[in-house]
Amino acid sequence: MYTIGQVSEMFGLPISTLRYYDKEGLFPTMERKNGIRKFGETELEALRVIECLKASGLEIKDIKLFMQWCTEGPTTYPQRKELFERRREAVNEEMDQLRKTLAMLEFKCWYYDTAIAEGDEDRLQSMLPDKLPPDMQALYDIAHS
Amino acid sequence: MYTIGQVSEMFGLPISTLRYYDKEGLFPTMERKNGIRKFGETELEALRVIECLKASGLEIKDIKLFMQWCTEGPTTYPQRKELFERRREAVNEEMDQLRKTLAMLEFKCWYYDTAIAEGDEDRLQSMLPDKLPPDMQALYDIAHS
DNA sequence: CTAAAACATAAACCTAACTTTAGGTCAAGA
DNA sequence: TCTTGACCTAAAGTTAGGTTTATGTTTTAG
Repeated sequence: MYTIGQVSEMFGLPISTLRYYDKEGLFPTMERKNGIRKFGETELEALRVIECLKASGLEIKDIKLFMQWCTEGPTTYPQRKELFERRREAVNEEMDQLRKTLAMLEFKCWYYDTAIAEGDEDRLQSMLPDKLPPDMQALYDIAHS
Repeated sequence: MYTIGQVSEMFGLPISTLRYYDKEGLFPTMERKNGIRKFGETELEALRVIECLKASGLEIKDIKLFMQWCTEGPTTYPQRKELFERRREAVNEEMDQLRKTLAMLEFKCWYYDTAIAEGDEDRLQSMLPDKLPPDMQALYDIAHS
């Protein structure tokens, strides 16, 4: 069993954040002794899942719902599995979006590289997509799709 | 030249958002006629860049700075290029993070699939990393790295 | 036993990025 | 002429996800 300060160290999270998560119902079965929180293995695994679900874009109130399901035993396995599948889809979509963003950024890096090398603004300003080098045209197409 | 309503349609952005961007200084050279905003090609390209930089995680106040640089001509090419390079690095790091998140999500999907199929909570609860199937162990390792 | 460190709560505060509201201008069509 | 629709501003409101503050209690080290 760990204190809030120890868990704060272990996860690199402020104590205030752990208390906030608790207040929001993210540790529904956490025990206390004289009012003092006792983090067990259940809460540590909960925190790992919280970080994952947060990184996937899930809101705190929906993470709370998931944690409730975890207290209800195997009957909620299907809901839990579906939640993770929807999160997986959401993350895949976000990665697609980031790939487009990356294409745009790489195109812009190339653009300014060329502009700096040529020291000529006007020629670049009027550059048309079909006059780009093939690899840059590919990036341009991804970025503008 | 387009009105704010037309641009709102074209980009799928609320009019209020476009006005907000303007107020924050994201269209430093936009013209007006009788107080009415006139969006030109410069502003449309600005909006494409804004969407890209926002998707890369840049804050509005920093996007404003970039737009200022754009009004200052070729002397700011180096700053602009460096900004895009830092954004590229940030996006690459975010994609790495998302790959780990995805590994965790896929592991959890598999976990619940197996749990539902076996209908046995306790056997899974005590599952150790080195007893997982090889492909799941790989996911587990990525997710917990 | 006592002092400091670590814990606790409730409630106010914070920030970013918008959105809504209230009130006003202006151009075009019936 | 009137009224409708699209535009304008300033300022207040909203939301998520915390953080800070003020105050009080418990644990721990000497």
